[in-house]
Amino acid sequence: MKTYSTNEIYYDLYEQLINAVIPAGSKIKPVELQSKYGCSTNTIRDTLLRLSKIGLVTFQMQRGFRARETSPEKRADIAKFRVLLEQEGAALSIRKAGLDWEIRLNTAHHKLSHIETLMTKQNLTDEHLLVWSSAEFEFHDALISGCASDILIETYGHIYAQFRQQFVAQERDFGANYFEPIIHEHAEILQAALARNEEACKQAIYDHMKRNFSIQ
Amino acid sequence: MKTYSTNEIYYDLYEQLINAVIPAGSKIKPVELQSKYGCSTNTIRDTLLRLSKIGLVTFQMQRGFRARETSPEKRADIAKFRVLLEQEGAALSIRKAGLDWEIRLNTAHHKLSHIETLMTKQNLTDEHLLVWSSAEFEFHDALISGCASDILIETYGHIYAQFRQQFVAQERDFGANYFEPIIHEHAEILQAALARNEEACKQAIYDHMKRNFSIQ
DNA sequence: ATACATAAAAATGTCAAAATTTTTGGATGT
DNA sequence: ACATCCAAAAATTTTGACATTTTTATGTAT
Repeated sequence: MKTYSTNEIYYDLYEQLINAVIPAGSKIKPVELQSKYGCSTNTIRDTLLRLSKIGLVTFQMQRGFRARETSPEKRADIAKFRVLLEQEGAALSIRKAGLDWEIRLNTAHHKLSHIETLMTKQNLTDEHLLVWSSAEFEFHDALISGCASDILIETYGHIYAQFRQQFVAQERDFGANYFEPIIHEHAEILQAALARNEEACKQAIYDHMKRNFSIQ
Repeated sequence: MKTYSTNEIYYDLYEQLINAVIPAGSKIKPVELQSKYGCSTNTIRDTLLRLSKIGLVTFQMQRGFRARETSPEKRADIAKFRVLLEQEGAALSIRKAGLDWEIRLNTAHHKLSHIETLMTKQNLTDEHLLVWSSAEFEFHDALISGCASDILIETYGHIYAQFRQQFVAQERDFGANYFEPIIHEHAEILQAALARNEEACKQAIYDHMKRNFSIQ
């Protein structure tokens, strides 16, 4: 039987939350995870408190832990907030960042674009989605990485994780044609950023996210 | 000797961090707090993990806890980020919120304004500053409270706490004349908000915070 | 039937000790 | 003097037992 280090427990739970293996809103009981990870309940508790920092888990005194709730309103809320942060981060990067930023962004986009092209041609496994999800984050993270605001970057990371958690369960039907428009949107963002066109870039970010605003 | 409940430990540490009784950047060792609070190191650890959620405490595996670091750059960063969130929250409130929001905001301002007027006339104790600090938060929180974005409100709360933590040590010299301009700035924000003037309100928020942008 | 009280069960929180890891301070050699 | 290694001390993490609180199930009265 596999044994887990504390960090492995953290990232295993992280992935389960991001991918709705642990569904949004569901209760998380340390006792039930204890046997899987082969450690004491207290270590699980510790790990869950750390996950609550990034907002994937909510915690209430005497009431324990839950995967963060979701609802149409919450999804729209998190998507709009993500746009706010990403637009600001991108605009600052365009204004301030240097060549190294352009290279980082281009590299991240190249990687993402490669994966996305694959995904229009193949049947999708969970493995594919994990790789895509992480590449997508790296692209958006690279986009804002030149903003020179640690707190914005840190916060964006939390919000992106929550965004994935909230939406992944909704989007289980990734057809091959799901990625067609997204490939285009990412390219638009990249192009506007490299052209140092703030307004176009903000618009491209908005366009990329707007499908997630509607409450239904 | 006073005994502390876990929640009291949390809020006691919270206040100490906010008021730089525990200075920014300093190490926090559970063993040293144990005797003061009359509990096990584990309970302290638990509490510190909870405080790390709002960013007042940083945590590193095997390296324990620290009060979040400060530096001129970090202060400017947090101040600018606070402006971004508060401008957005205020603008959304102006656009969407109803009469109840106006009343909440007005009430909060009245309370704050009363305290601030007092503070121009009296010698300041730590007690005064605590009351003021909490009233100031309530005002800014009320300002964005109509924005209909839970995640923005939640994040703003964390950022406001970090802002206090970062700046309070810098501003130990509250002369009576320290509050004169601030009273005016708060009034400007209130007025623009109630007039439902988005641009004026954003400007007033910027003006209120701009003294904190310079790095020195 | 509904509401309320109560007891049993489950879940959560706290503790002190043991195990692990990091830090400190001194001895050694270059 | 400077760096490296080692052992002792200190700090952090994990554990399993115990205490407390919440939830669930059951019985009673209105």
